Amino acid sequence: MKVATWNVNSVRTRLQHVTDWLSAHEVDLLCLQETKVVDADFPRDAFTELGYETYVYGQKSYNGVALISRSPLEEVTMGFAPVVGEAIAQEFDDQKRVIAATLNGVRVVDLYVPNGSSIGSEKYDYKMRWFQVLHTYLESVLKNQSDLVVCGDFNIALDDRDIYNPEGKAKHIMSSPQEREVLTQSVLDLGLADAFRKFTSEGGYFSWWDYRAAAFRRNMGWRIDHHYVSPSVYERAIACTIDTEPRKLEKPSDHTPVVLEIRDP
DNA sequence: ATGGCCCGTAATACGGGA
Repeated sequence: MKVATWNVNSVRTRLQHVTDWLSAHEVDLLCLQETKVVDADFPRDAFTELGYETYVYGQKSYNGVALISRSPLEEVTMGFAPVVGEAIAQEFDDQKRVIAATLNGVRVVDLYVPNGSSIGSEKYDYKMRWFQVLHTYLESVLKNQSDLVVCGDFNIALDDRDIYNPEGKAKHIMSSPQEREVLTQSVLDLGLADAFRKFTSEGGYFSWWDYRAAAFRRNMGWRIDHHYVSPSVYERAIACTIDTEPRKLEKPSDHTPVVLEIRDP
């Protein structure tokens, strides 16, 4: 089974790119981030026509996540609240950044991690606190689910191989030691591993390039879109690849899809 | 060295992204 993640930076603006890509690749599950549309206006029909089921958790203008699936999903949950409770989730579920579901026995959590703006800012503080809630959420999920994929736009490059030019980036948003630490503590320390690194150890592979400064042409990118998987899924993983083709199109998203392939158990 | 572009909303600017 193939589980893809793609921050599309507006699903309505990128609709043709996404449907073309799905037609060509036929993944089992596509996890979208930054759909930027309320649920009532989500372009469901385009996916229905391709034979995909659509599950959305959106908001006006900002954020928004969605699951696009070949077959119906089980136990779809929106936000942190169903897992950590309203009291803890309240402050964070205003922003639609979390949707989860089960497919073929694998729990898949689709995340759009807060960007954080700049180190020390209010939004940065929000990002750090958001990870504490994520930790609580994933810890709870793992209590009754051994097959887990946590994928999405993490807005953090885990190590220096994941940045085109890491020098001087310690104070840069997405690559500070504090952000790497909170990602490690909240996700990796639960026993989840970056599936991409099972197959590729060298640097220079990226999933996001700034729109400015011809960053894509110059391959000045970052690998910030990841699949963190439990040991059982890590063992079953047979490929994890970044498809740079959609980033070459006219009016692309600044992110490109990453595809995890898992063999049957 | 700096900043550079693109999104939606609303409006012909601005907040936000990363």
